[in-house]
Amino acid sequence: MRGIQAEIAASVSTEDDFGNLKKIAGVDCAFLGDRIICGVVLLDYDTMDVIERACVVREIDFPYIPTYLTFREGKPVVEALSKLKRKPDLLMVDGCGINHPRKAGLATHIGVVMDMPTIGIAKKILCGEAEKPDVGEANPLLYHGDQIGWLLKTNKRSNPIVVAPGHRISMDTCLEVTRKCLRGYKLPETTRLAHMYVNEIKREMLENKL
DNA sequence: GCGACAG
DNA sequence: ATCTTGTCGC
Repeated sequence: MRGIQAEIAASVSTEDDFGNLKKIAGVDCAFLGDRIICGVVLLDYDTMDVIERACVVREIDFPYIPTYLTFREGKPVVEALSKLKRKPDLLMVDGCGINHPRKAGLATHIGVVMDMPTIGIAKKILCGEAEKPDVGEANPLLYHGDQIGWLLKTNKRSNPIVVAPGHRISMDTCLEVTRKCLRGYKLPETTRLAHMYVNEIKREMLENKL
């Protein structure tokens, strides 16, 4: 698995490589027993209105091991993505991007494999350090002396979130795009709506006792 | 050897 | 991530 991550890291690009952002998507996963529910929400980049949603339910086939999240959620994410009729110009993933010990977080892995621009949005730091940002501000997340992402304080009441390039996007642009997706909550709409979506599906599954 | 550790 | 009620603060 480390060999695979080394290949991913060798293919990552942190250069902006995409045209005008019209459609942006967010993905997230929920768990129920031995199954994983993965959902994608496609949004209009300017209005943050929902355009389309898609999801898949799979059997969990890998445990949660820090730095190896890709091997647990990667396939379901790709499958949910492929179910979308319209494809996003950029994807925001719940997890790390290049802010990973081996520069191969879930967002980066998905970006390289699907060859699409991605941004990683995490609620906790996996590696690196950063000063606590003031409301609305972002401080660089440093690792071994290099910047690998940002610690962004999106509002007064919430703990800061971690923003980092996944693939085909720069350090500055990933922060700019993330900020444009904020609507007063801790998380950008992409990630927030994807999270609500998978929990909505999970709730329905429980009600139907499936 | 000990502690940290995305979801 | 998940379990799980009330409760403190803006």
